[in-house]
Amino acid sequence: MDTKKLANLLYPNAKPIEYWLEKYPKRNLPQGAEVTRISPSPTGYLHIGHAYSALISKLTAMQTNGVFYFRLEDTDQKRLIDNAGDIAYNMLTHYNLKPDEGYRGDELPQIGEYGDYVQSKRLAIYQSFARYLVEKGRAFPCFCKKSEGMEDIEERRNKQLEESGFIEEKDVCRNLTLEEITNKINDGEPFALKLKSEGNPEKTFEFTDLIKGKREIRENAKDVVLMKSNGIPPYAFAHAVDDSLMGTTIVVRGEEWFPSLSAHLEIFNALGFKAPKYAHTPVICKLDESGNKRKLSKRKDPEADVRFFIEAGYPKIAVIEYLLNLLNSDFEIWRANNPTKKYTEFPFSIQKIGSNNPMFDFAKLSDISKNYISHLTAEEVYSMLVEWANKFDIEFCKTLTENPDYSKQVLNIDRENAKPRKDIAKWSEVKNYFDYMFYGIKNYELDGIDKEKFKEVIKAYKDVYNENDDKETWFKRIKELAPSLNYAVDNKLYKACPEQFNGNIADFCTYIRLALTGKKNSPDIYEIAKILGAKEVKRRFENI
RNA sequence: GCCCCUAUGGUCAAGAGGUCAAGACGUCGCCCUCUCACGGCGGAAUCAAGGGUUCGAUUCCCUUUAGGGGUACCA
Repeated sequence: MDTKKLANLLYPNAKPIEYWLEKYPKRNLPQGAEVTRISPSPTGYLHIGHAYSALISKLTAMQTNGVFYFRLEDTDQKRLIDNAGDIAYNMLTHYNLKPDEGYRGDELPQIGEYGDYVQSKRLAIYQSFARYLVEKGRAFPCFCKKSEGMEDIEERRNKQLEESGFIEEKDVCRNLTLEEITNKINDGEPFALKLKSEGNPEKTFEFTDLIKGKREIRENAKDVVLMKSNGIPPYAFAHAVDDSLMGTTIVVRGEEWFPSLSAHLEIFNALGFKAPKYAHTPVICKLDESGNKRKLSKRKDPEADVRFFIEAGYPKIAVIEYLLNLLNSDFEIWRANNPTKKYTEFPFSIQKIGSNNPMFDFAKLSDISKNYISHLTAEEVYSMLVEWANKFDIEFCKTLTENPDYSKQVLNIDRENAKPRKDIAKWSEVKNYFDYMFYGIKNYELDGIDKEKFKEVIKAYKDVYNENDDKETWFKRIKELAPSLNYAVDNKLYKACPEQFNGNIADFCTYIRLALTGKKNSPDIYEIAKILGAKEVKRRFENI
């Protein structure tokens, strides 16, 4: 077959590949610099798994003084969603995963010399390389869908499967003559371009994945689609062309791609490109209702979408550090030894990523988040909280910003201690946690509380409270008052024979706390009373 | 069905041919303490099963089992 003629017939207007090769020369980067990318498809949200691989890619680029770029993979026309690219870019930026290069949403201009960074704008490029493969005799047009109908193909495959348990992937359209093809083209029949595979699945070759290590891989025998009949390439071909032209050195992607790796490698090879290094990452899973582990899915699991964590008000650093913890389990040891350093200083390593699919653990996320928030200043907490509330709880936002000084005082309670409290894991909890400071007491947590004793204690204590007391004096007064109502000040004494007392000093304080906050659990009541002011404190005592 | 990946406590996991099998979260108990929390101390809890190889296997090999993923003109 005259492949030059065929190429001309199929892609008469395609530029020679040299044009693109010249336009996109090799990157001039320092030794060891890695070029990585994030390439989501525009589905209208950013999957936590994307954030996960973006983190790996970004850190790797940062550590090697390389480049981390964004490419939008919008080749699936059926799944296009408005603003999806913007959303993905904004989510990435929100999580400090801002790309150095590439697509930046629909509003901002792209950065970089290797664009366009949106695949649907690169059709001319794909055509050139498609034409090139045809010329080389490594690709052929397939008219099956139109001429036989999808059903025929499926039938054929199922039949083969039943008979031999093996699908012969070599396509029948390989055998079309130039004349037949010419006729079909002239008749306006659409075609898909397929790879003429030369692989033998009986043979294997060695491949080293950055995460999985050395593997034996079967050669590809599938005549995979290079160009769909709508003229757009599917993932595999776009991946090979773009990552080659854009100079990607490490492809970080989910493990679900591993089975198709062999085909991808053959495409790179046919194209005459050296394939990049690959890091196939584990997939984040969850335990579903029936007790099975499964991949986080957008449809069933709200936490698959990173917006879930933004809405809930988990600080972004906490989410990132949680992911980092999943990636390199020694991160938390490092974090414990370096409490004030930025996570970007952590000596992250792709090799140390485990190959087990981790289960998402909210308890762990909360712990990391609580630790993180506990180390913030009141000022920082205030600004992050307001930023969150401004989007997700306007009413609370108004309350907070009405009197910023008061809000900050509240947020500062127990914050400057040597051992700050770790009560708050996400911003959405704060309103409920501090409601008594902003909205008064709506109800008292009285279960297990002896109301008579409660009243009695408060009645006595309200005359003793003096807002001018320093903390020491304040507590001294409590200790003086407690015995008169038969509350033990000495805990050991109390424990020896609790029945002889109404309670101990702890119980006594619980009543005060309850009167002031309505809760049995709150930060330092001395501070709370101080911020509330004598008038309000008195009012709350009177209420009992 | 076929192909690929994975297998250490409830979860995340370190680990090496010989270990009392790290650490963290969670959980339980005790201590500290004005409650809760924080903090401190301690406990319970793991090498999926069966075969090999070996003086010795949780570690290497095989099989089974379980789970995940793929098997698209989706990514």
